[in-house]
Amino acid sequence: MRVSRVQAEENRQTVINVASRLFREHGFDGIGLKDLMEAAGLTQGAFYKQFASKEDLAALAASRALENASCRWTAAATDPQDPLGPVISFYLSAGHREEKSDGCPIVALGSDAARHGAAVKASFEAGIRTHLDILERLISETQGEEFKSKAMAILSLMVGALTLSRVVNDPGLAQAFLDTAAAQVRNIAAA
Amino acid sequence: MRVSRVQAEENRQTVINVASRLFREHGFDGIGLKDLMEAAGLTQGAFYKQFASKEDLAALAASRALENASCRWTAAATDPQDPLGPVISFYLSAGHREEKSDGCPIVALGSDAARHGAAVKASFEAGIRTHLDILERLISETQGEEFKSKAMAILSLMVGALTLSRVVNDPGLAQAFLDTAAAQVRNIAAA
DNA sequence: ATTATCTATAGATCTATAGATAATGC
DNA sequence: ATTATCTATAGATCTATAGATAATGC
Repeated sequence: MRVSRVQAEENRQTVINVASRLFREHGFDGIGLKDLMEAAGLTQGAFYKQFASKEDLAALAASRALENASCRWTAAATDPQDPLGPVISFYLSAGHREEKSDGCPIVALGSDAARHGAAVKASFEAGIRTHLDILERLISETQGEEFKSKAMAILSLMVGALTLSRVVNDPGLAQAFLDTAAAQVRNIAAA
Repeated sequence: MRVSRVQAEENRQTVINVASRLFREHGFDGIGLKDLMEAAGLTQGAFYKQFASKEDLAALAASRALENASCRWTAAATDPQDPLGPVISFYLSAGHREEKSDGCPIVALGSDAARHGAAVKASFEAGIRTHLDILERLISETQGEEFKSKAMAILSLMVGALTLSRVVNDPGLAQAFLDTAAAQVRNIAAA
């Protein structure tokens, strides 16, 4: 039954990756360790050799989710003429609204994370700072307080709009939140 | 053990009120019916005479929370010179950031609500439409598509900023999200 | 007679731990 | 010899239901 150290580390990473998706889909409290471990191809008993507690995994999975999200932002910004455009297009899209388990973890788990401990919040804080750094570079070539503030406002607007678009039934209203946010993000960036 | 119809209705309302606070504090999945009913001064067994299921109560409690939130917005806007000012001051404040069980339910339960059924989302949608109507009146005396869009962008910005301020450990960063959002809300309203 | 609430419980699930097993790594 | 994973289980908790109780409402 024992596997090699390399395999064990691979299993650990699989559990974190699976958890980063399943937590976003069901919430930290909405999925148990049994289902989590089974989705990773292991049994529940193997959990505690790898992680101290469910809270420990929550912090690790949050870090992983936010790292993936940051990568997506960087990967989207390919057009040097309009670097912000593709980020707006994917983040404020109907596709992203439906795509909870691979989408923005701040929106998928924000309310949950606010109730959790310092470790989970530290994961979010680090990821959010990375998001802000990326945004700042997308809206300006130079650095400065003004652009830091703009990046924070743009991230807030995007997070809020996606959240609101996900908690209403009317698809028209949901889309309107995304569309008005997209227009305002451009306004803030251009101001 | 039986109580009068009037008392039973009062008990029902107490459960909904208690749930609207405890759900915001712990999440829909973070508190059980036993604790919920005990906080309302009843036992768990009394629950199912009043409510069809926990999901049923979730929808009712969400409505109640959003109604209270709308009332707070209306009550805050007392200054005819600057009606938006007091709303910004209370919503984007450190106090509101700490005050989860009485604070904005969109921020406290948004991630959770996105995972729930049409009944919970209908509660949110109705409350959000009320919030938008209030905001629209605060930023303009006349009506029009332009102000509807502004109201949606302002609500998104405020919800996102409060969410972000609650999921980081650094109080300075948390405050910066609130402060930059306040400035940008004024920009959008004045544009 | 009806019924709001109570106590008690079914049956499922949750996190976490204990001990067995079998393969790795020295 | 060590250890990653397994099976099994403890002990707590969850939602929901059943039947008893005692007060209301006709």
